Amino acid sequence: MPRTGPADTLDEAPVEGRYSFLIHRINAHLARLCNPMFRRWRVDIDLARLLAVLDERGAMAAGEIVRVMALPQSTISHQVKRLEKLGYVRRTSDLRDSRIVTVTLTEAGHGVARDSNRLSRQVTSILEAALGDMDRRAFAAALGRVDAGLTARRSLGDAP
Amino acid sequence: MPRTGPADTLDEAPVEGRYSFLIHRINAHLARLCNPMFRRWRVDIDLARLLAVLDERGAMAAGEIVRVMALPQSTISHQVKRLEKLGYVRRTSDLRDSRIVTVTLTEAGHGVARDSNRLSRQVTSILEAALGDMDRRAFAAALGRVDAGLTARRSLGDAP
DNA sequence: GAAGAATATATCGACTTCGATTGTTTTTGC
DNA sequence: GCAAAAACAATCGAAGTCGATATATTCTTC
Repeated sequence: MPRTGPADTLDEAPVEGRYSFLIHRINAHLARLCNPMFRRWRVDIDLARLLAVLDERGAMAAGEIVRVMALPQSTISHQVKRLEKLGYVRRTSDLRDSRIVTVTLTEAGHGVARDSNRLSRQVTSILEAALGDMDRRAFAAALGRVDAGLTARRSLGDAP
Repeated sequence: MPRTGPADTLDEAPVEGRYSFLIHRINAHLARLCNPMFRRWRVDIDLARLLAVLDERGAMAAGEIVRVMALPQSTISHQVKRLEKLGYVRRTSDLRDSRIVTVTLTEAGHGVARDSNRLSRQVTSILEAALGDMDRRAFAAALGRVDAGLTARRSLGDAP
């Protein structure tokens, strides 16, 4: 079997142990585990997250959703439209500023948000079990700081 | 402005503070920051990660890649084919077991893996700066445990 | 108050993802 | 050895993503 040697760079940590790679894998596993369950409501893990956010914060402007979900604006636009077609949200245009589209959960959307949330909690409990003795609050705080650090960046080259 | 109240559930942490949501946002920010830079090589952050893994571990069976990247098999199949079309990998079928396709980096692929890796390190340094005083090794270890906990699960309902 | 800049969202087109299925090849059980 | 089962990867079709651009509205500045 033609197994070539490892990379001949000298100084770096193995790819699979890096934060970014671990984050990728965790996210992929979450999708793998959650999507089959969410499909009963015709949503995937991203839409379920969006519903959960709407359930928690109430009506949101589309642009607000873009910032919270950190996905491209065009993606969010499509996702909201999809949720509208599924009957889970309503889109109304703001009275003061007619550019703004306000997204509101319908009753059906409220229900799906709750039910899928209940499933999500099973996942959370797996995560917490895996964390074991480490301080969970510290872990969440660290994730929050990493998130904040990345949120602040417009591009890779700008000021810290 | 029709802002409805927050969800009337009682016991749960805010969505945006949950591990799973933070992981999602971090991943999305990484894509947002890295993809524009990776586009020079006609790859995205996922393909760059795959190249980095191949660079580090040498030739891999396609199925091995599926396990490491934790993405659906059909997605990996397409990604490998795309990398082949870009001239970054070669696909050869295993001599002992002809079902298996072995994926090997070409010279060009090796180059891209290195160059994109160099960019990735800028991102890593942002992450480390954000982590600040918290023990980075502990954070990576926690991520690793979470990953391992999820990897072990075939579905949401199986044994712990 | 008109012109231009900025903001907010939708849409377009090319490409990507993903679940299901199919086609092989190897392994297992008898 | 042979049939059934399992393992591996490719493909198909439907749907989703994303960057670029278009369109519409509001803000700014003179």
